[in-house]
Amino acid sequence: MRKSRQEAAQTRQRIVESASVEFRRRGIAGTGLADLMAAAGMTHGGFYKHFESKEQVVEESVALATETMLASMQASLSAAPGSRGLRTVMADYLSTAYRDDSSEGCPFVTLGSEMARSSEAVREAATAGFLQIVDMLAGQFEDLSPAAARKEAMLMFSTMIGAMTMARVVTDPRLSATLLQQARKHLAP
Amino acid sequence: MRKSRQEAAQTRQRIVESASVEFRRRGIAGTGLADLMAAAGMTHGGFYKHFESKEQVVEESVALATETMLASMQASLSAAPGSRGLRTVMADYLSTAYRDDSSEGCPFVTLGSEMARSSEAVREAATAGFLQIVDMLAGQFEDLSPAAARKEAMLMFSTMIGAMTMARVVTDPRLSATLLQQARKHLAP
DNA sequence: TGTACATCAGTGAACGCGCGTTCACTGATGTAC
DNA sequence: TGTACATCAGTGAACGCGCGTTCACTGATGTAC
Repeated sequence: MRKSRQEAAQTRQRIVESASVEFRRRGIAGTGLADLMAAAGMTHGGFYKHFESKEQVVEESVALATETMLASMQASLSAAPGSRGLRTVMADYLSTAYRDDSSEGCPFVTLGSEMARSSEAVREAATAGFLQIVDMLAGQFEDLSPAAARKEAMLMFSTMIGAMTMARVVTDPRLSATLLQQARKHLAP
Repeated sequence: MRKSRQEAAQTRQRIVESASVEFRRRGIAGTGLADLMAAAGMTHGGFYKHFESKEQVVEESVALATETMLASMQASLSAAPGSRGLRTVMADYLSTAYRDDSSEGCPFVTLGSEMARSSEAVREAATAGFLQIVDMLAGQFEDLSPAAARKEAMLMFSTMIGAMTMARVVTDPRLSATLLQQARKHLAP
């Protein structure tokens, strides 16, 4: 039974949204198209009415995940710009709550090692998202030149990603909390 | 045709060694037991004469990978201890050569997001390896208390892992090099 | 505006394939006497 | 030390299963007149 164009566009959007969550939860290789479509409330046969391949939905899911993270950080920063806003962003990102959030985690943490082995298109989506976030963070370093601020922001975000990655790998809860705390102390003193 | 105990032990060791390389190259989910055994020069049927499951060889491969990295860093540090040794470690780790080394890469970078979703046993092997490296790095901060040195080393290693993860994801070679360079400048000035 | 036909979103079954795991078999190694 | 037998490392085929992808089909939507 054919759906209207508007309904079809909404369906497509819904697939990307739930794919973005599922991939971050179970990994790219760990999420099948049937899982994906079931999460969007459909059977898997219709997938190819919206996408050319699994790789294409991965690409769009990564783009959506970075946009979501950008928007959330943006919200914190516009509520309190400059170093106060940065402290809020650090406190939110480098928290045990964010570490344990299985649906909205940072895609560079949840998919980092898989993305490094992914197609050029996926890696380009990740690169674009990374740069948008870096530039937004860089905008908060008011007393640095744009170039220096960008480099500082890259270093900051790298540290956040590394600390969160290890906080999720490590089995000892105290060690995990210490990893986050150390990064937070260092980046938002 | 049965092999001697010594030969069998060597075979087992060889499987773990090549598994440790293959998992880091293609990911855990991306490496099949047949690939693994072929890389060790055997057919896949014999796998279960040495291991109970794929998970077990993953666990031992992760342990071996962290031991290899530990030994390599140890070598740099005993050649020139203290801050000079640390600078060598940083220069080696945060280099484009290490980024592009497909066989001996840092397991926290190549498998980070997959390990976060792995079994307790795999995560425990990773945790033990992480702590060994952290403690070794901490030993070079001669003017800090042991507790402070350990926290400093955790932060340092987190930054290394995050910078290398993003250096491998990003498609722009200049951006990738800048990520490594920034971390290196910050950690080994 | 109404009618006839073409389009196509979504279903559900099927495709070939590679996965992790199991198994019968082989023949050299290890053990018991 | 020599002999007879048990063990078991490694081979190669097979198992059921889930994967990404394809396809015939349905019937509501979209289009042409």
